[in-house]
Amino acid sequence: MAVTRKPSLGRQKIEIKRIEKEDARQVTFSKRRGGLIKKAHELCTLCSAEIAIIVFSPAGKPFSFIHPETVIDRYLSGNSLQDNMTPTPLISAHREAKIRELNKEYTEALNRLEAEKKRGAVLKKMQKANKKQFWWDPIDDLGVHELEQLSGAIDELKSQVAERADELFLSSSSSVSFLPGNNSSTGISSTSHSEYSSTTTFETKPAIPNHQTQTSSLPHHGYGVSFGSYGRNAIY
Amino acid sequence: MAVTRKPSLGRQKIEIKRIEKEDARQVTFSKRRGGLIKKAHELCTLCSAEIAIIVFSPAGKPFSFIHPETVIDRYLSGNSLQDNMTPTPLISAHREAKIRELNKEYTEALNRLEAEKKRGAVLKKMQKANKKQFWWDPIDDLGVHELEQLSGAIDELKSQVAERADELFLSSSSSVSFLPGNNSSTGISSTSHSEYSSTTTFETKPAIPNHQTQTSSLPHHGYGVSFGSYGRNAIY
DNA sequence: ATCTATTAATAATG
DNA sequence: TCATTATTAATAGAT
Repeated sequence: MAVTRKPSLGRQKIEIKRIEKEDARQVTFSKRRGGLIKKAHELCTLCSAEIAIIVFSPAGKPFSFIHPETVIDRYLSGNSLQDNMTPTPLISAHREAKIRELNKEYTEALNRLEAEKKRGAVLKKMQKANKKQFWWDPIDDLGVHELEQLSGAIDELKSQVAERADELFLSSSSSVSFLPGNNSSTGISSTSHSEYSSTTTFETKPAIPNHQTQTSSLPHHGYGVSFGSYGRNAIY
Repeated sequence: MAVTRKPSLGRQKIEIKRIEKEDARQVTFSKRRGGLIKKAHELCTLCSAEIAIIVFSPAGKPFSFIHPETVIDRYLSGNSLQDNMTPTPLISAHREAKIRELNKEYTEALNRLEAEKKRGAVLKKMQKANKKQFWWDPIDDLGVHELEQLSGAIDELKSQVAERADELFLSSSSSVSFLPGNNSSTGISSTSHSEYSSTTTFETKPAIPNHQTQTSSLPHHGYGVSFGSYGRNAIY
């Protein structure tokens, strides 16, 4: 009889070494990438820190979490603090503003999710308001080339949103739609790595000083962790 | 008498909001920074991902974890794949991709909201006294070229969402707080000494001439989370 | 994508 | 900052 089987073995300890199994690696990548971003977000919020995280999947897809867009610039230009005289001619302020907006929306959505989740739990006991919280969750992928269709997609999104927003609760036909993707070729290619030749007006600073400080045993490259040390316990 | 008291309360749940207490914030910053870096390292190792993390403490001190130092470079040049051949007019394109990605994420976030909602549907029904939620079907691909249109669509979306958000959150207060204002300057300065990893022989630069102090003055907001991808569910 | 069982991270303390 | 410990949070494995 035996029905006493564990539904799952639960989390098992794993060795920190490259996961060879393609699938497992993919899954782990997604999960952990999300976790990493979430942590970054929390750190930003809790400590008012500024963070930029750029992750490239082994397949070359970029993911990032950039708190102030300027973090990277500052880093490259060596301005750990301000000196925003060279804010970011890198891109049009206009676009930046839009990104900001989207970010905000995104955050709001997530706030709501969290709140809703919490509310559900609390409702069991009693109805109670909860506070805002931020959290992040993984998501991924998206096609990149069909810029043409994109506009249409946005329109559709818009319609759907309006529709749903209106209905609110009625039907729930979750139809997943697929687009015959043809992505691939991103055409992204580019520059030589040696220079941070920004195509922009931004003054390119050589940047990225290096010094090897291998801390561990990475098969391929080394990774470095740097700290700035000024004061002792003064400013952190 | 004998106090069979627990030596410690152990970890307690905390709200993810700025820690006002200077000390606590500092401690938390240190701990979490370490945790973040560790996670990054693991992700690099487990999945052969390339990661760059730059963190500025509120006081402006830089910390970083850069796996292949070329990560940032690639990021800036938009060269998520490899090689270098193109001049790099891609920065803006990259930026565009970001927007698209953000859109995608936003959608996903809301999808999750939906899922969560479903889960708690029973409770809600039972409760059903108040709020309604909105949600919509998963929309697959998003992207944009016409930022104008995107913006418009998002604006609308935003309105819908914001409306609900206000409804739901009006009861919660989220006061933004400032630093007590006395962190000032320390003038401590001194050099920075940072090490960056590099797999390549790069031109090193002194870098990060920071000095300074003053801290934050303003609470920043707006986070950016972006994803890029070339394939749909293809490569990750 | 979900669900658990476990491990890992960490808030509170000393 | 380092060490300890009770809890919470992240997540490996399986569905």
